[in-house]
This record gives sequence, structure tokens and C-alpha cells, in this order.
Amino acid sequence: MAETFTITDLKTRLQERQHKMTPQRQTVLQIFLDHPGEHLSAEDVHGLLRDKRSEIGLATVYRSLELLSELGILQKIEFGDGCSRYEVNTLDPTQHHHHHLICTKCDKVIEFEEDLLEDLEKDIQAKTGFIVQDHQVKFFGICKECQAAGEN
Amino acid sequence: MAETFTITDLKTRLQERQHKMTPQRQTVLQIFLDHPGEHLSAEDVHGLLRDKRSEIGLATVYRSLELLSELGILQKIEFGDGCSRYEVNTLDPTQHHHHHLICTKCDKVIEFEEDLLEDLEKDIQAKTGFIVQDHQVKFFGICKECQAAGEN
DNA sequence: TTGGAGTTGGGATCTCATTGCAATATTTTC
DNA sequence: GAAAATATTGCAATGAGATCCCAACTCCAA
Repeated sequence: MAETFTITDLKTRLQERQHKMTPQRQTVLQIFLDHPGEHLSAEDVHGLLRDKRSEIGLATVYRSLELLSELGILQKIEFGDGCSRYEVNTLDPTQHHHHHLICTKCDKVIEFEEDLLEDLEKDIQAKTGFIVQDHQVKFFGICKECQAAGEN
Repeated sequence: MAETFTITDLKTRLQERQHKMTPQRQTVLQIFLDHPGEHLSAEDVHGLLRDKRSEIGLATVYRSLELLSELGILQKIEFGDGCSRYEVNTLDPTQHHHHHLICTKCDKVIEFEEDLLEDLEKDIQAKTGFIVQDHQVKFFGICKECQAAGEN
């Protein structure tokens, strides 16, 4: 299991860029650490903060999410549901993140850990000269539960 | 080279669903046929229509794009630039569409024709029971031109 | 401790997209 | 070929997600 980011990592990365450590930024990261494996939107984070009675301005949530992404701590993902979502990045920068299986019936998002795209990336670089730094893969289909439900 | 859709295909598919053929829908499809390989947003299409002096209400453009997607004639793609984009689908439904290489420097989108994901899809189905119907793959990196520009 | 730079909050604002409805156009039926 | 039935259009109003502006505030290095 890969190690995960800590509040100390956040502090270090902020200092490297002359940014300040604030309780707001710390709390936003904590929300993600408290909800591993979830794909949270800005509104989600804002709501969870309210539940924790640590109200933070929505604009600040948006700014924190963008900053945490720039610092490489969060990963921005688009599922096509109209809003940007985020998840904690893997600590190892050489490791590509997992793929997402999106059910077109119930909109559930399942994670899938496997990476067979190394060969494809080499192929792309050889044929087009494009240097691949990262990829996002989404598979659309029908999840097990919806298949079962559809048989009734 | 795969064949492409025609206005007649549009008419046929509309009739199958009790929808009507209108000059607006025909013109929207024509825009895509006139601009092969481009990834047009609703605003793009609206602008191109104005240039052609065939002004169509923006709401109608949105509705046409959604309808053409439902009919399988257009393919909706999200590049994460804030708006939905569309391109003409391949006529052969068994053929997966191409991948997109997105340059993180200049935001250029390059197409790449190759599909090595068949094995991965079988693997997913075996391990999770998820039936894959389609996929979207985006590679992020630096294009040839930006690499050259960066060497200066 | 203090000064200066960075940050916050809240409302105003922006953009992309959707909806309601009256007017209009297309297709079906006779 | 005309009228009825139904779908579609256009425009303005509305909605949702996200960003901007700026005065007040907080953090941190000296």
C-alpha cells in the first residue's frame, strides 16, 4: 500500500513556493484524508466542512483545491457530471493513478488498479514525438449490480 | 478510411425515433461534416453558423448536439476546458474512437489512432464483472513543437 | 513584536448550459 | 394537397459551477 500525504507534506510544499500554511488549507486536506477513495467536488468539501462545524468560504475551498492540485497533493478528475472532482494523489510521482469504471446506468464510479498503458505510451512517443507525462482513462459500461437488476 | 455519416443517415435515425428532420439539425450536422477532425463546442458551432449566415438559436444548437449524440452520430468529449465538445462518430459502432493527446503547454489536442485496450477491458470484466461498453483515454504531456520551443 | 506579503470571506459577476412557453415548422392523415 | 396532430424553434429567464474583487484579516520572517 502506497503511503499517503500528511499535513507536514503540505507545509513543506507550501513553504517551497512562498505560500502560507493556513488552518483552512489544512482542514481541506484533512477532509480528503478522512475520506479516502472518494471523489469529492468543491461543494462536497464545503458541505463536509459545515458538518464538521469548520465553515470555510466556498471561494476559499475552490482556491485551496486548485492550490493543492498545483502542489501535486490532489488530483483533479472530470467525470462529466458537470463539476470537477478531486482525490488524493499517490505519493510516488512515478506511479500512475488508477482507472475509473463509470456505470452508465447508476453513475457509480468504481476504481480499478492496473496499468497496462506503458507500452501504449512508448508507442505514442515513438510515432508522434509527444512526451506523455500522465494519462486519464475512463471506462463506461454497466456495473455488476445494474446487470443483475436488469435481469428482473 | 472509415465512411462517414450523411444527411440521409440523420434523416433515417430521426424517423426511427419519431423525430423530425429540420433545416437546423441538418445544418448543425453539416458544420461537423465541413470541419472533419475538429472538436467543436456549442459556441463554436453557433459561431460557425453565424459566419455561414445561417443563424440558429443557441438553445437549438445545444438541443441538436445532444440529440445527435443520442442518435450516435456525434460523440461528446470533455477536455476539461470548461465546455463540452463534440466530433463526428465513426460509422462502425464496433470500432472504438481514437485517443487524444493533450499538450499541457499549448493545450493543443492531437489525435492518435490505436487501440491496445482490448486486453485491459477483458481483464476488467473478468476481475470486476463490469461490462465495458466504451472508453475515453486522454494522455497529458508535451507536444513536439513545445519541446522544440522549450530548448531555446 | 511588527511590518509586509499572502490569504480569507462574501457578494457580485461570469460562463456554460437548461428550461418554459408561445409561435412556428414538419409530418401524417384524410 | 390541405388540415390536424405533434414536434421543434427561439428567446428570455433561470440555474449551476466557478471565478473575481476588495476590504479585513492572518501568517511568518526579521
